[in-house]
Amino acid sequence: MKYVESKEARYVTFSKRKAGLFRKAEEFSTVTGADVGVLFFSPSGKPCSYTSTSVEKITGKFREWKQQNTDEGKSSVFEAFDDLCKYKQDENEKGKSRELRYKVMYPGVEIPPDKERLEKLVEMKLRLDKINEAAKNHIQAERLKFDLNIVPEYEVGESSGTHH
Amino acid sequence: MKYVESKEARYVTFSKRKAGLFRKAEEFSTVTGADVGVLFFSPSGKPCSYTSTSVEKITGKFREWKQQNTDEGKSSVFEAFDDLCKYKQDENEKGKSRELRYKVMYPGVEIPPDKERLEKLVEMKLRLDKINEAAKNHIQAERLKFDLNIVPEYEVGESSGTHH
DNA sequence: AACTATTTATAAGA
DNA sequence: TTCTTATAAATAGTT
Repeated sequence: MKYVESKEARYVTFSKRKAGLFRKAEEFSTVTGADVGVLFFSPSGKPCSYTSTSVEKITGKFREWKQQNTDEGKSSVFEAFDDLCKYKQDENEKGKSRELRYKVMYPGVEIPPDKERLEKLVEMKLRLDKINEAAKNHIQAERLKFDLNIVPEYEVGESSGTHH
Repeated sequence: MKYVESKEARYVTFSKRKAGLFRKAEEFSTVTGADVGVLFFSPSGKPCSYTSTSVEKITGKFREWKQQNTDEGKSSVFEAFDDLCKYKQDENEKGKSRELRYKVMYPGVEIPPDKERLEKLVEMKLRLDKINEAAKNHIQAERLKFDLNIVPEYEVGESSGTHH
């Protein structure tokens, strides 16, 4: 099996096999009861997906699992929090907070998009994700049980991952 | 096609169809050149995936794309964040931070459970959850609306995404 | 795990 | 894109 060089033929193959792949995923979900996600980007860069529930549930569960199984996720919530506090202080000192707040509180008012600032927000969000995860792990460490929504069904463990 | 009730039969089906699904995904990637990810959790709760590149690349790309194309929620992450900053400051002033940090950093060392402090942690976690949600919404609010279900793949309009 | 009867997927052509 | 069809592949049931 090989990459279809001809653009026209490849488009046809893409459509046919996309349908086939999604169908297989749906059947898999139906028959086994698993939440399945199939994600890819089309050659023109547009996201395509089949998910038996939601994209967020699938990808989020994966992220969650990864963080729980990484040392990173076990770091002190307080350290991470201090880090974020410092980060925000820096942002304040740079005098950007005011404008950002304005944009948040008055989303309708026209302020031209600012790529740099959006990136800061995304970074902040990612930091918050980490802290959140660390907090969760920490609370767990305190022996408070959180339902992580990963419930074993079969006794036999499934070895995971066919990555390339 | 229906959920296989018998546990034994379902496990066999799971294995067979998992192989089939991954194979289809790989073929799809090979033939069309797309980066494909198939994600799900096995019945024993372990993540399974086939990805033509890496899980992070696939899921991250999706998250990234969504963040850049959504317009939902308009709450202020900064207000919530200030709130939590104040909360933590209070905690510091009460001189509890040191002991808490100790517990975090040396979880094995015996410090008797402290109900009050655990409650504080839980509260902090809940606040973080809220901020996290606000941050997500805010980032989304910075960009235009989209529906992950309806996206053209190739230049000429085709609908993609089959969500349930 | 292996076999096989049957169903299903799909490539090529229109 | 959809339809047809010959061929190849997937798989449910069985051993």
